[in-house]
Amino acid sequence: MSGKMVKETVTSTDVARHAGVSQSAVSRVFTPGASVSTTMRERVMKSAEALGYRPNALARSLISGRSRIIGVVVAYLDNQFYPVALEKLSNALQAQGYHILVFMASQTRGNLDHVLQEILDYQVDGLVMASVAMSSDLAAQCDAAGVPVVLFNRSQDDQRLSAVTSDNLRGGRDVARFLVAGGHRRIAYIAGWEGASTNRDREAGFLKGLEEAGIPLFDRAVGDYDFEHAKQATRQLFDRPAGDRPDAVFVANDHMAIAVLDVLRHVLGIRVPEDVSVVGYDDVPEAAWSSYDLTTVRQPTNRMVDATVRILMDRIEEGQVMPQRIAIGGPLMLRGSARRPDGQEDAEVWP
Amino acid sequence: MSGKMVKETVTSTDVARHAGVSQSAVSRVFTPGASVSTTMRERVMKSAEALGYRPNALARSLISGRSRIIGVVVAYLDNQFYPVALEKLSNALQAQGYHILVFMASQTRGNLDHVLQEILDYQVDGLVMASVAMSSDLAAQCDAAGVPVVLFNRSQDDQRLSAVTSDNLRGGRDVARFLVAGGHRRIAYIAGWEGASTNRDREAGFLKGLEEAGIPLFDRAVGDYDFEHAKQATRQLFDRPAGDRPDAVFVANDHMAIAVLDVLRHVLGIRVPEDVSVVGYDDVPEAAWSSYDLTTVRQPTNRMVDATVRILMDRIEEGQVMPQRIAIGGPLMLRGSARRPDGQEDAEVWP
DNA sequence: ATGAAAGCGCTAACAA
DNA sequence: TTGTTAGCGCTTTCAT
Repeated sequence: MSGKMVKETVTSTDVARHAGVSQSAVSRVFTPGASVSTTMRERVMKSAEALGYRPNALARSLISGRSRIIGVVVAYLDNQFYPVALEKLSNALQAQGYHILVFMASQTRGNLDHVLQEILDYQVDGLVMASVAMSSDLAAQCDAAGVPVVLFNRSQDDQRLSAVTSDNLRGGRDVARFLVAGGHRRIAYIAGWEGASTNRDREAGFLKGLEEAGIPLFDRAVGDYDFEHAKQATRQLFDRPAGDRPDAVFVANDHMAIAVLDVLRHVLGIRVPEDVSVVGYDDVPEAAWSSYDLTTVRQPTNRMVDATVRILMDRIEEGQVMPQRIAIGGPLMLRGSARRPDGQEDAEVWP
Repeated sequence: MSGKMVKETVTSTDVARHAGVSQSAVSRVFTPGASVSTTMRERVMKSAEALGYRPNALARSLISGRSRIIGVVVAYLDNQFYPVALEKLSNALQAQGYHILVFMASQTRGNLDHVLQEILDYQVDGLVMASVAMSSDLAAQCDAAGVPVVLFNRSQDDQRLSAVTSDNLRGGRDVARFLVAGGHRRIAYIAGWEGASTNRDREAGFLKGLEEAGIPLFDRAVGDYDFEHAKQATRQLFDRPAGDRPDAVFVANDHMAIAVLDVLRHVLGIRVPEDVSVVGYDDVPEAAWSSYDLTTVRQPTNRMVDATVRILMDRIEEGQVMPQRIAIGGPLMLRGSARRPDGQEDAEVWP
């Protein structure tokens, strides 16, 4: 055993010969919605099973022009938001008969376009960019090739691209109102990567909320959506005399907020929420772990995934071509990392 | 704009016409290692760029019989070990010019075989099963089709399948020796899913280590590699008078160990490591977070990924057909969740 | 080194 | 309903 091995490939022609019918008859039996008699179907299926035949998806795609493959580009798998979203996306797409070809953009900083091209070479029927920007060149190329693109949890000005996000503006504003209502007056912000639309919108909404309340931003640092950078940012804001410290901080995502909590409690010895309230964004699974118990804005991942799949399917199967921009609101989940406004002691969400 | 859309597909024939050469010449220019003159290459490339031509990977695969796609089946993306491994695997495979077609097995309990078939229909050049078992039927089928299969972080008796794991037996034994050396005598185990080879081996090694030290297993519960089940298992072992509780517990993976730590500290009010030592397995990123600071056996993910890719490439590109079983040892990372043996106060790893 | 011609395995008109 | 006939876009002999 384990010696030389012959790659036995059973084709529709083999099945046809075995069953004594034409090759196209075999094809029809395996094509949903084609017209075949019950007799023919049974006869062909019997031979197919006997020979262990399965249609070659590549050959099928070559002629039909549809691969039933969706390319997915994803960047930060260390932020749990993405694995969770990826899992849901994959399941939703599988339910529609599609599979996903994944490309990790994490390592490959420069030549993202280069490898994205490779994905397009596989004639993907659609493309989901999770938190990754796309060059105008490539967007144009996808558009020309008729490949719909959906930006997931990221938006971009390019008119050709659809985008699905949570309502970052509203989320940021909700956090501001919540903190103000909780009596905080020295409120700081730890930004994510400043090139990201998510950061821009969360910050804009947050500042707007503060402004409406007549409270200035107390301080600000940048964490770049990175765990280590977030730790540094925390030191920058809190490693000073108690009187000079913020009494609340909004962190642009949970991944960073967890780093913030760890530094506050275990490095600087600052109590949360007694000395400072911390609020995050995403509601990743870890946010609910009792060691963190993080108050955070929930991203409506299921609905975001549903919207993404719908846009893709509308475009692929219905020919709908208008790019769409969808922002779905999510609740602020009240947990133990932030002091609450009076009367909200037992509430689960805000407002 | 955004009106009717024509899918413009530029073929090698178009390029050939534009450049005034034969279609096969174009093909050669895009085939690494084919013999083409510099003149021809430049001429063709110029036309190709002018028309925006890219070879159709599907057509190429159809004739060459090689898709440069590796199918990956993965189950539990909520256990951070898998996203991290997936990211590394994807990067390593990309470096070899391969892409990954992902299938999530999480939701789909029953019909895994069914959808795995669909992946095979895409003529994948190889298959990686991350912590997922494979039916003998399917294994035989992959073998017949010449598709190499590598089980990642899971092993199975089937002789046709290669498997890459950490050295679970040794890891379990190391934990036992470490806990015994630390002076613990009432040592418990929280099992993962009992059908998993990882659990079987970790437990076997652990029991062997205890036996060698002449110490019986104090108690045992099952957590099924699941967060909520692990919480229940913790209550089962610890929700009793202090004198009846274990003084140490080995948890079959970090994902569960984190749940264990949360319940011990925040629900039952038991101190770690003063009242009980906790040791996990995997060394996921969260294990190093200061709120957990979990002592755990590190899975040598990089080396496991490298081995996986090497097995695949040997088989695909070199025709090597012997299935391989590889178990790579990893160190026990000493952190704050377990009391240490005397003299090991500052050690980073055990022994 | 280049071109002509023959398919890879399949779907999709078109007849019958 | 079924069989016949063209290709899908490409690689790969085989001549030249």
